[in-house]
Amino acid sequence: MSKKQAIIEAATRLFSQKGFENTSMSELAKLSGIAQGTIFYHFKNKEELFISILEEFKAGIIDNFDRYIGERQFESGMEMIEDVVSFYLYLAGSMEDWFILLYRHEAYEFARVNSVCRESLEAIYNCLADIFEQAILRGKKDGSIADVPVRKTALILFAMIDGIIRFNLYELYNAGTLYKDVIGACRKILTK
Amino acid sequence: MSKKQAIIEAATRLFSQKGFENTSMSELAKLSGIAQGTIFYHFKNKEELFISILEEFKAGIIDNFDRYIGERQFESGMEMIEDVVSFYLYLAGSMEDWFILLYRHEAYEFARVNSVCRESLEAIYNCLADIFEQAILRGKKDGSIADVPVRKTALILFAMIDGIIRFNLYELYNAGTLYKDVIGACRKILTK
DNA sequence: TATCAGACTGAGCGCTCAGTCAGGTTAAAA
DNA sequence: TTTTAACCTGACTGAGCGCTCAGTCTGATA
Repeated sequence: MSKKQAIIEAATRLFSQKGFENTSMSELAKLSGIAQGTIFYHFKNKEELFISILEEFKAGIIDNFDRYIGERQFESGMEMIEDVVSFYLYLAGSMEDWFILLYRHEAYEFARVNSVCRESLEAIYNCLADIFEQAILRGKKDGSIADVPVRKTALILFAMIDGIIRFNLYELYNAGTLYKDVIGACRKILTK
Repeated sequence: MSKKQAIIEAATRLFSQKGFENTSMSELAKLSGIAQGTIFYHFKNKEELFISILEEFKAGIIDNFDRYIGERQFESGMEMIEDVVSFYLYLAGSMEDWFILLYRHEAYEFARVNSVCRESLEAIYNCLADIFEQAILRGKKDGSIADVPVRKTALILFAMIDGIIRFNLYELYNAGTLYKDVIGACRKILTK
């Protein structure tokens, strides 16, 4: 693994566990076994390192969903919703460090002043919202989903999953035990 | 208003807007028009100031819901759900600074090492989850709500509202326009 | 062998920060 | 009037921060 990649991986872990401000570059250097100067050789400053991590996350999540949707055959729109929700919940677990980063406030603060950051965040959210929309549209066509407002319903489902993932990451209420019930709730919202 | 209260109010605004780490005590002193030393006279350190704010929020939100539930007559469990959700969404807007604080990661980090902080957070979340539970129980008795698992369904509703509020506070997708649809989704989850 | 570019290093600089302290002010009690 | 204690002040401190920079190392090129 290149030193640059090692820096990104260590920084992802530290930023998600301790936050941007609470992670010092000297600590990051020590943990990754790389000299402090090297970090600034690869990244202009601390903020640019953060943005790079966010861009990797963006690429990773979009790629994951593209492959999942591409490989998979869904019987109906409703089934697509169920499978996508399951996959989303699974991803949130397996990419935990990245998702915690997404729930920290820092990214949204950078997004206000940094267009690359803003675009990455938008891409991540739109990727997710769009998939819900596609599934609902398909379900409305094939009759597996009721005649609901597409965009609004997609966002509500998205917000619900988002809330569950937050509860889970923050270790509130063992939200991990709710996964089946969440899918049941989705189905209820979408049936006639 | 006492100086102590002035400090708390200015700190609430700063911590929620800029975050705990990004708010300096000298800035807080300047903004509240109070000498830096005075802040440390009233609060042992920066962290204790944060905890005091969280305790005020806890008291405030519990008080608000107690009064709302106490004053209000609900026709049925289902109506109670609808009204409580509306009130919750309203509160999240009118107590915006406090809610942003609740969505920042900082509080959960302090909670890991500080029991007062942990208890305040638990009290806030349990207050909200319990209300949903009460309403569902009542609805199951009076027949307005289907025979759903009480705790799990309460948490799913809670997570959904939580997600919507987060989207709204982070200015994603104009989530404020979804309020009516959210209540509709709640009703669908709860009807037979 | 000499030259060179790019990767890498870590001591150290300038600065900001949370927290301290010596002392001033106020107001009520003696 | 004097005493006392609570309240308040802001200049100051040392620790820790992000970042720089002069210089080393390595492997390819001439």
